[in-house]
Amino acid sequence: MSKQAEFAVILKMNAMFADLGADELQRLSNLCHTQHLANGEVLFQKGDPGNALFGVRRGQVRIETGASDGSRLTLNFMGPGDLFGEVAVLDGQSRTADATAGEASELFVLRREDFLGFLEREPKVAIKIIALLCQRIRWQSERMEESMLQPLPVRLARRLCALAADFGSEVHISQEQLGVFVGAARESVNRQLQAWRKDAILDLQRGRILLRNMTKLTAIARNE
Amino acid sequence: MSKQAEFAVILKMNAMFADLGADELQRLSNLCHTQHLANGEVLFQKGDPGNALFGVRRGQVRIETGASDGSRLTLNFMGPGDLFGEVAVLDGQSRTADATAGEASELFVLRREDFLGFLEREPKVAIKIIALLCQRIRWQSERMEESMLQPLPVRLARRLCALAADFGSEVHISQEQLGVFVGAARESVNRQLQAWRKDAILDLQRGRILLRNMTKLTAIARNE
DNA sequence: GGGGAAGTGTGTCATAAGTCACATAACTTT
DNA sequence: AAAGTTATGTGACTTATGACACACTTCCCC
Repeated sequence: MSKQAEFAVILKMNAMFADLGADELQRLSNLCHTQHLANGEVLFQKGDPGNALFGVRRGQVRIETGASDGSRLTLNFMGPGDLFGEVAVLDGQSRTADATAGEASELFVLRREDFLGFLEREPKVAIKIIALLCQRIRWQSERMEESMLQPLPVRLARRLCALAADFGSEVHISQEQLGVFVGAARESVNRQLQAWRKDAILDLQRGRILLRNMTKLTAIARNE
Repeated sequence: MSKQAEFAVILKMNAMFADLGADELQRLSNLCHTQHLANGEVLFQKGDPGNALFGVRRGQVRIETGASDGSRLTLNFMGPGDLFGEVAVLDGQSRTADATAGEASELFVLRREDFLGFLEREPKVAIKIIALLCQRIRWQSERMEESMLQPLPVRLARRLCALAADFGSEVHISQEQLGVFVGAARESVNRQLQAWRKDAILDLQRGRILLRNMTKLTAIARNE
């Protein structure tokens, strides 16, 4: 499979491009480049202009943010098939977090200028993108309000389920980082996890959470 | 001033169209219609397809939602110069609330089909709209997270400031509705308002709040 | 003008979650 | 292996806010 075809598949899996026709997708994929990163190499930093969209071909990219106290918090891991920077490539605003290669990686790169040129040539695609952005706005305002009003166990269960979808039942994350994710104190996170351990929903190890009973966890995430 | 020119002014005041050039704005305004509503007439209801954007020329439109218990909660008042339905016109999704004329009104109407046809003919405008939607997405995710994590006084002060911007220092709203706005219990809202009354920041009447000291209120809204 | 209905003011109580403080336990570095 | 560092576990306390209960007022309608 050609590099372009491979990129098209990744785009198609992302909600933002899922609606595009095969022909549109192919013409868009033809604009892509690839870029190699050594382990630990910095892809972009907070504040850099958002001049491209990236897809992971192989390897791993960590999205992290440097807290004011100098410590680093990992916000996300992007693995093969994951796409990031969709919004940045559209509006060119500066990055809000850092991205570093967690291992030697190869990325697909779609540059902002190329993408905008494409949209200008294909206004029908631009309109589809507009519709998708609108959906995202609606979805965000519904979810956010709902989400933040939920009690901590629900928010925590949701986050764990999301992480499980990416990494399987062994989630590699510290309780401190988990706390940042769900907007809660580390101690509160710990207490809730302990309670779930007693209920055999999960097991805890240093820096690791082993999800034992996803059924119960998703039930909690749905708020009963 | 022609109807179209008047509509162009309203569009220009809205963030979503502020970036458009005078020529683009004029061509867009030429697509508008007008519609008259009698007092109490229903413009659209929750679930209707979002097939147009509206601007208030004169009169008043109430955006309200029927709660499950049958009571009606007013979410917003739109007065002359206000624009609503910007997102609906772009993605055609169904309305999430009802709109009713609070008095005899005249509205500018920009139909979805006309607007989409315009965007297709003018891809540069479509790209500007895309950038604006992206900004909105970023703004939303920043604000939402921040906002919900703020303590009630801050959320309340922010909402009051926003209402003041629309209606001046005499805000006509019940404490119950205010509670819905900021996601808090009526009693909590009342207690906070009482405290502010003691500090001479505002005065309370049945169904009314008189803002006496916007300086202090905005200071609270900024979270000191 | 009498009788609701809606809006408001307040007290009491329960609870979720943050904060602080410290004990352990597990990895790293030298 | 010793020492330091990071992650985790847990208790005590505080605080904000929701929930309930009820009194009081104002408005509206018959």
